[in-house]
Amino acid sequence: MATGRTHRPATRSRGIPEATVARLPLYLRALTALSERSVPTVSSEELAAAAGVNSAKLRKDFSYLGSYGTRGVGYDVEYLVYQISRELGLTQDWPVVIVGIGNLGAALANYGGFASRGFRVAALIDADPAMAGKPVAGIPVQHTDELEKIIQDDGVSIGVIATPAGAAQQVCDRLVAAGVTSILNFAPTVLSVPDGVDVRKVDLSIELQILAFHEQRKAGEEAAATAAVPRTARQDVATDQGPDGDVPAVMPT
Amino acid sequence: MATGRTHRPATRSRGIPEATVARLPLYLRALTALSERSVPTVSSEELAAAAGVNSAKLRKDFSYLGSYGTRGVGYDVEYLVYQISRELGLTQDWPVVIVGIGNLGAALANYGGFASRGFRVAALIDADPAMAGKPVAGIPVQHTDELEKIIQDDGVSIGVIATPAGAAQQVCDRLVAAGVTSILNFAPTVLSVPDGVDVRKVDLSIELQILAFHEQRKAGEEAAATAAVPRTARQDVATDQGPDGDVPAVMPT
DNA sequence: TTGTGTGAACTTGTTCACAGCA
DNA sequence: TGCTGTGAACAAGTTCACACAA
Repeated sequence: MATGRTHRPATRSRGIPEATVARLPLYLRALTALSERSVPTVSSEELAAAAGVNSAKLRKDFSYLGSYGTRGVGYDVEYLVYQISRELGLTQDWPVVIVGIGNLGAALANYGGFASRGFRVAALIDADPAMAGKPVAGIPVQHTDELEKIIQDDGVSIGVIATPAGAAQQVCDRLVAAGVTSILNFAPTVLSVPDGVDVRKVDLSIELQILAFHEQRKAGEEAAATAAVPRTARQDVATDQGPDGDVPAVMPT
Repeated sequence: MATGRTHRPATRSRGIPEATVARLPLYLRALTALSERSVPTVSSEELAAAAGVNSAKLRKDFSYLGSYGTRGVGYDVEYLVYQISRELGLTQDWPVVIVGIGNLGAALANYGGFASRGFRVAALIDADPAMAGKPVAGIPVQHTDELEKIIQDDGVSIGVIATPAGAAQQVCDRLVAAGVTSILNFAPTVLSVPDGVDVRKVDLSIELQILAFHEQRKAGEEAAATAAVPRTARQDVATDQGPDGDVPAVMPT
């Protein structure tokens, strides 16, 4: 991995495990739902159930953030929402650009979970001149020519690539050159980026292939021992992504 | 985890690690590209670079499948493609239904990476009667009422949920009741399923939040030690998903 | 008494480094 | 000689189980 390992000023211990970071958004979602129902307090058991993890893991995760619970009682919902949001950096505004406004890009632009979590779609960018000016999700699409200007003017540091695979690396290079340092890649390619730039990839086809693997195994087991004992349900979140060089991408066309 | 741990008849040792399974699709993609360029052989080093992992990991991964390489030479591309495909269960045909044909569902339906990897979109299903009959990606959308019939007639075992969060659990229940045993969930909800059913989740908002976390840290580091050494690039694939109960979902509406 | 917080045991995954085959 | 295959060391992540605070 190799991380700059510089100490941070006013924050917690340091070094929240990646696996924990990947689960914080889960907890946050569950907590937000509780908050909307005006539930004041949750136990690790309840929250874990709502988030789909087991309670020991959840408590361990929270212990990395600090001691935000009350023994014998549980966690204060509002307080936890705030602490997790802060830890994830969601108390600030993150302008995001989406490049490639096909079906997927449009789906992303329409996704409601953004605004509520500190993300703001600063611009939609597409290479097709015919798209320029057309509003998607209420935001006019801009042409790729404007990319650099948009990034710089809005101080965008997070870019989403939803272009076809062939265009992804080029778009990536331009985003990075313009100042973007975090990229969420939906194109089925391995992007190469300079040091200091984070890339996360979402790949539909990979997820399906993993399902197929397990599905196949189920069939095999059934054949071997008819009417076998079904294993416990596994519900996985596509979310780890080891912090070294992984790769492939996802989905659209 | 708790897995049925039944021995399989004609296959390899058993127990390919989950982490390895999650990477096989990566290797497969890289190999397919090489195959298309008629490259006969690759070394672990080259293939690893193309897949975005390091070569030791790749060799270890392959060692779980068997000894498919030749010392001093490398791996036969075609042969490996076949072995991995077989291991992932992609040598058979997997009919898939997509439920919820909004922007995201349409994006999925249009995704080209399916057919080439053993997946076949057997049906598109939407609750909106106005959608019924409308072709998306050349496939006519069918109404939710047909769901059970479609699953049974086509022997569908994999379902993709791309509905709004509110409808996801209900759709999930119907899919499972009709015989689906693997679900790819794009809705931002924790699905509960009976034992024996696999759920994988893709959640855009989670990925963005993870990026925001690292982005925030970068900013902090810069502040602490101006012009600090940039850490090595990290490129992560959203793909692990621990096999116990994880949760949240992704994207549309 | 209840439920958090956490050391310690354990499991899974990654990296090293090198023996051994082509 | 070159590159695979893999045991052994290491690191990360998970679960256990219980002390202790409210």
